[in-house]
Amino acid sequence: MCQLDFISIDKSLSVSKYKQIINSVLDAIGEERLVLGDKMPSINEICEKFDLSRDTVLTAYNELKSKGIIAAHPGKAYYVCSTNVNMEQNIMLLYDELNAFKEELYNSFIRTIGDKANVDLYFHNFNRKIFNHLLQENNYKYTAYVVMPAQFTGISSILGDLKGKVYILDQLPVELRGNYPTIYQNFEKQVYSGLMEAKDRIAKYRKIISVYPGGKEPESQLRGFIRFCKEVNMPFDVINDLRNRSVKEGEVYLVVNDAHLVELVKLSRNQGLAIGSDIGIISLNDTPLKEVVANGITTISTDFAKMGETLASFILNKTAAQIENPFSLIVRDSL
Amino acid sequence: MCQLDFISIDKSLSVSKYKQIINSVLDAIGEERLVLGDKMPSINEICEKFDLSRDTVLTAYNELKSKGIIAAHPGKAYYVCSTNVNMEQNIMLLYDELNAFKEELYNSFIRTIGDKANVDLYFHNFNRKIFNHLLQENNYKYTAYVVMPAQFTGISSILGDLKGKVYILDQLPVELRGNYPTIYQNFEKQVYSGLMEAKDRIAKYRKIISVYPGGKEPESQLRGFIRFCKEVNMPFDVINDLRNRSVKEGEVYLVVNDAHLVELVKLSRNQGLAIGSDIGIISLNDTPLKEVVANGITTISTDFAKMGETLASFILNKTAAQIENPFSLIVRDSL
DNA sequence: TCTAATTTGTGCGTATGTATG
DNA sequence: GCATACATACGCACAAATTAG
Repeated sequence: MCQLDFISIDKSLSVSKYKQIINSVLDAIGEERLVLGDKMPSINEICEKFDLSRDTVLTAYNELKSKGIIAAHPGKAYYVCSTNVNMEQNIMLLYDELNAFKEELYNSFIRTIGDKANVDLYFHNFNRKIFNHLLQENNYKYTAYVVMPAQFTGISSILGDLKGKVYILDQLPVELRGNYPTIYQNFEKQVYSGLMEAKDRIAKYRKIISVYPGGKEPESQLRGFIRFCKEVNMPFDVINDLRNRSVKEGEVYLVVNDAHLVELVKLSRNQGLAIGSDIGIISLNDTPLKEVVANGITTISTDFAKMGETLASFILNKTAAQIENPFSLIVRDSL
Repeated sequence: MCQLDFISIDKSLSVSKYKQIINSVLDAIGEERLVLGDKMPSINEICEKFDLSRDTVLTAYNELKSKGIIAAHPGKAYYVCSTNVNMEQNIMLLYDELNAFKEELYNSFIRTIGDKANVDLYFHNFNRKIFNHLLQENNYKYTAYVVMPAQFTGISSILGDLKGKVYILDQLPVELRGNYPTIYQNFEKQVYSGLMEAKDRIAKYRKIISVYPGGKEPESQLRGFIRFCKEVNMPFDVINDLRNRSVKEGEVYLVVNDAHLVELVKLSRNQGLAIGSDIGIISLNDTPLKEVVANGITTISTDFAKMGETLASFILNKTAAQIENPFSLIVRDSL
């Protein structure tokens, strides 16, 4: 007699039964519930327990045998003879939207994971319906689900269906805290610490203004901003956009959105204000081009390349941690 | 055995039989009598019960498959894999790589096509194997296939399998000319005309240099560059990268790659050369940030937003034309 | 050595989707 | 719309190898 409980069969699924057996075995080996030399349950045991044909089980065992995972000892049993299961991964990346700094994140992830996985990219564009739809439709189709949950609430039930395969990226809603492997940005800390680190340079200016459109961007960025302003006792303002605005000497801006960055640089030039002395600019999310925008834009940014690498290593090594992605202040001439 | 009663066929009706099947299925999904993951009745069951040819049922199932509603599992059955019945189209976008100027192309496409289509995005990253694999694996699963063939050769046979559903984007290889609806860039003309239009400003400089890494970028860009140089009788050079290079006064650069653009601006600054007077820069492919890089980078660029819109209208209106996407020279202070 | 029970292994049949005249 | 050949999924019956008694 032998343990059977690592095998689960759902006949209503579209996945063929013999493949469900194979996957059960590979998963069990991956989780070390089956180890080298273990005796496998006999074909008869399995087909009786799960009401399957012997051939169905045999097909599964044959494929495992041809992969070198188990060896048959006719008249005795099958035994685990290799735990070298480099299961080919099939990964669903569900991003919020496509924008310039996703380039580095995506490409570093692909580079690190190499040919060890097939990766499909989807976007929910901050549309909750699309988010639900995509996850439901692709249930069971991937070995890992990497999700940017943005600021959605009430998604734990959907993600629960994919248990053990979900990775959270970028924003970490409170309700998901502690439940999934996560690589998140601590937006409040990032903005607060970044500004704090640049305190001396910011002190050149009279007033600090955050251009915060709201909606897509995490509110905690705003909290970090306001915490900084109050702590250093500096006059501040929060505005939604730059329409009809005239920038004034002595103002320093924190912009979260690249379209606003472009507008701001143009406004400053039109009004003959020198960036980095008359007015200051700090931009969130670094991209290569920002090093040479104007005379260089000071940025507070998470390390997107690192984030992609960590994500890949999480998936490859089945790491279950929740880690904060490193960020830094990159001082350039705009401040 | 499976429920068949959601299908109704009336041979006396003017509606074709296969469309009656499709409508029955769509209605059943709309009324939630069929839900995600449900097993569909087999082709044999339907054609026996309703005295139809296998082909009739197959035609219906194929159309449902291309709309992404059902998925085939050979040897088992068809299964409901999406309940999104309102989508007219189910589109596969196969891009070469993810980079900053794909943002505008993708987003303008999504914006124009609106909620009339489901759009899935894939990248082949200039890897021919992945390209083939993705197209073969998704054969018959979409109503339209939008492909960036880069510089691949010998792909007409693969695309032929998807006949009537293929759209070519960006680069148009010679072998595909005339066979598929296409929105392409005329790279040679673009570079040649763009430079020609900027002739007077370029004349300020002594020598023109193209930084052309090769591989990914279409060679016709280089042809356009050389044609211009010879026609205006200007000394020119083609280099692969900027490593160990010292830029000299009187040089004007044509850069196709944004990483090189960043390097070039930094090199110029390090050597104390004023961009736009001491040395000139022309960059291919405009992005919003380039308006404010240095004091504005002159670009020659196709209109990516327009390209996305045209693509959407091609698919929605089943246009079969081959059109050149408009491009323009945008003169800024770097020249 | 024989027998019964349990093991793995093989041949054949049926149903399903797929591809091609 | 019909006929045929083919790959996949699943099942039944029977043969061959091992073990316990």
